[in-house]
Amino acid sequence: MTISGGDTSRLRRINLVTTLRALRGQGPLSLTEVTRRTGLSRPTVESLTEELLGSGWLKELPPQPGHMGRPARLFSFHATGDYVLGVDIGSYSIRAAVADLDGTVVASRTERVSADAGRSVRLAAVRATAVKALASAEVGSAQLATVCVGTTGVVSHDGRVKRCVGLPEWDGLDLAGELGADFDCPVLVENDCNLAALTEGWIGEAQGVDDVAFVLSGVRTGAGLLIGGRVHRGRGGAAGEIGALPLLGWHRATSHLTGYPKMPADILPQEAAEYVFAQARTGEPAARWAVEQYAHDLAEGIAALVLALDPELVVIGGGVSRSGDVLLEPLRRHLDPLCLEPPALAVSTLSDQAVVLGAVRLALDHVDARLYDVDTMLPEPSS
Amino acid sequence: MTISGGDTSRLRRINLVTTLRALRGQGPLSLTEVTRRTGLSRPTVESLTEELLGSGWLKELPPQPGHMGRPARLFSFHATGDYVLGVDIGSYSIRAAVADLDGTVVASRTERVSADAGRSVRLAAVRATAVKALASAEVGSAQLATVCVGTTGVVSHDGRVKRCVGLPEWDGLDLAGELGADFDCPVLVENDCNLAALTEGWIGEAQGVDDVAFVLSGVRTGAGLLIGGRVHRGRGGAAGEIGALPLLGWHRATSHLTGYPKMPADILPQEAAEYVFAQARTGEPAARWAVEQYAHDLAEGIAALVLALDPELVVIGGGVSRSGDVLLEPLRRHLDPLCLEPPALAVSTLSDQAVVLGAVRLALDHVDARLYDVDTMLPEPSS
DNA sequence: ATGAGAAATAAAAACAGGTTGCATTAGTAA
DNA sequence: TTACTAATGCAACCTGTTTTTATTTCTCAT
Repeated sequence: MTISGGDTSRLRRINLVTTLRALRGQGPLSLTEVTRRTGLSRPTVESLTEELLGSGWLKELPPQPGHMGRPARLFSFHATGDYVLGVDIGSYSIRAAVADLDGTVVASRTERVSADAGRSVRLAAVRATAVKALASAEVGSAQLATVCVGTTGVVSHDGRVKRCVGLPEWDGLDLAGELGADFDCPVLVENDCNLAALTEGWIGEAQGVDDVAFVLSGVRTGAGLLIGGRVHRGRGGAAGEIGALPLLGWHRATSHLTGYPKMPADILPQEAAEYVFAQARTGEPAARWAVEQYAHDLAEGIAALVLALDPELVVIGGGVSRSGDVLLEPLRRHLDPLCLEPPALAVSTLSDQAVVLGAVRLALDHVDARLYDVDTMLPEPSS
Repeated sequence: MTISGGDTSRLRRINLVTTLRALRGQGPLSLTEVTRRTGLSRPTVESLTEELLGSGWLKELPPQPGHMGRPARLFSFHATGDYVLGVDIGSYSIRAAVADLDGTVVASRTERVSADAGRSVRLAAVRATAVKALASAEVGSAQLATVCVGTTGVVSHDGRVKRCVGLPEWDGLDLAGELGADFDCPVLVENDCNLAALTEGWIGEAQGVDDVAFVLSGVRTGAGLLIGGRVHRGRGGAAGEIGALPLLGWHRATSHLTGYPKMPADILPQEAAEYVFAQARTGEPAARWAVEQYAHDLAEGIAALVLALDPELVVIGGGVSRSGDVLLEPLRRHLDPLCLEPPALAVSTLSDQAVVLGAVRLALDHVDARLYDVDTMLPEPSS
């Protein structure tokens, strides 16, 4: 915590931020309620609210009668002014979601894309999906506060994709630079696993948990880490890339599923894993064996993460999370003997929305950092 | 950063902390200098200093003539009032160091202990070493602000040793409870690798680096992690215990050195590694081969840590750090191919003081947290 | 020695922001 | 209509910081 001294105007800014924070993400609050939550006196809160109202950070709602006594004025965070855009660039689809500053998703859009699509085709699809989502939300580009894009691969600090095997022609792409020209606001780029981990901490299985390892297993296997409730990126954004160690089994894990000997010819590649789990659920021996092998390989990498970090919780997400009932038992059985003290294990319930919601969350965090920083908070919002 | 609103008294406390922090760890400063560093006005700094002086947080030094103009009053942090004690419980020795709140070590003591010593013998040695160090520093137990003890093994949050193979009868010991009765102040217990990592970040190779993996290799091989400049303990204090994964080579790493076929009979176990490195330095083939094998096994575990966390820097410490000239090249050669992007690699120069100094640092951090917390800082020091 | 200049100290007045306390207002319930 | 409840608005007061001005104490040059 950086503390720098200051005069009473600094105190005023602290109290402005305190008030704004009390009203953030909550329903409408009366002055009395804000007084109670902030610990400030009533005249002060009144004055602060007046200022925030005048500068557009708050809006006033009509008083609600029905209670005893004089009806209270109601205030709420002015969430309609600014929006964020989150994008998930996947192998088979592009997802985009527009959310207001309260974190409420006001529009989302998913467009299919070929797994073979090259750089320019995929980038065009990203732009098209974003445009459609923004149009659907009736949000103009001037209203966008921040954009965050999630992609497979190692993402460097400056928004370049440094190492990506999943998407064709994607390696080395300056994604922040490519998309930065399309928007008048900051464009963040982040690894998809990290974003999914962030979502789990926000609205998923890892709420309130400090240290979390999120394992995304689907088309490829990867991991994202939450340390102290925040995404841990590492020096070059490569944290969680434990799959790159050939001694452990992540590089071959999915091949046990895709190589299932009795796979029907009409099963699409992205549906292969789910098919094998479905077969295993019926008790089919070869499928059960495939799941067993898969769990074994997955467990090795997870164990390495658990021993390195000792997280409170491991969350399994991605495509396989729909088959948690079949996967969890063998995974637990293979994982526990490798750990000193087995961590809690959970399966994500966010299905395929985890990454795009994480992008929204990271964009919101970026806005919040500006909003809640006592020293940089502007007297007026960007409008 | 938790922000809660407040009145002008809160502002006062913020400025008190700001002033104290400006004087902390620095040489004596004049009021004008403090004014410059804090951004506060002179009368304010004067008033704050007066209060801190009266409550014992600061002391005034005689003015230094020789400069133009009226000599300035000089103030410095009052480091003589409170002290911390750091202890390192090793296999062959117990180290204790007494430091003032500036972090200056005023006395230290090392006592030998048998590697076979059981629980009660070792605990008695710990107590005796601490008493001697305190006596040598002429510090009474009432002057101790915090004690921190470092030990091998997994240390739980409440100061119990949960998993320890290095020290006899040590597993399951409630170390915080045992030693808590001997002191009138908080007694912290921490894993030795974590403490050594902390020291590297403080005064060693990792100064100013956010994310560091510290690998301690000596009698046993272990790791401590610094994330965001702070020790990462994990849920149960087991972070960094990557050696527990049998797939990686840490469990057998040192055996390549201790099992050196040409080992003379008169070499003590704790000197075996150094002897092999010395032989390798002369070019003796069997020793070079042993070092090669050792580097190979060490690299596997380091690679797992690097891939999991992507640290900026890996520091090698413990007994082998004295032989960095021989170890570094083969280690680099085995490690680099396993990493996506090889991290910086450094050898500790702190020799056998790393753990005890880390204990001092953690104790100081514990004091600082209390000292610098605007909301809990007392008007008077503990005296 | 002695005066000029430099730099720190000291005291007073002005300003900003928050709190307490009291009167006022707008509803609900009998 | 009256009593009660709870929010509102205003004024006096308190705390803390800054600005301004005067004073002290030292060094350097004459």
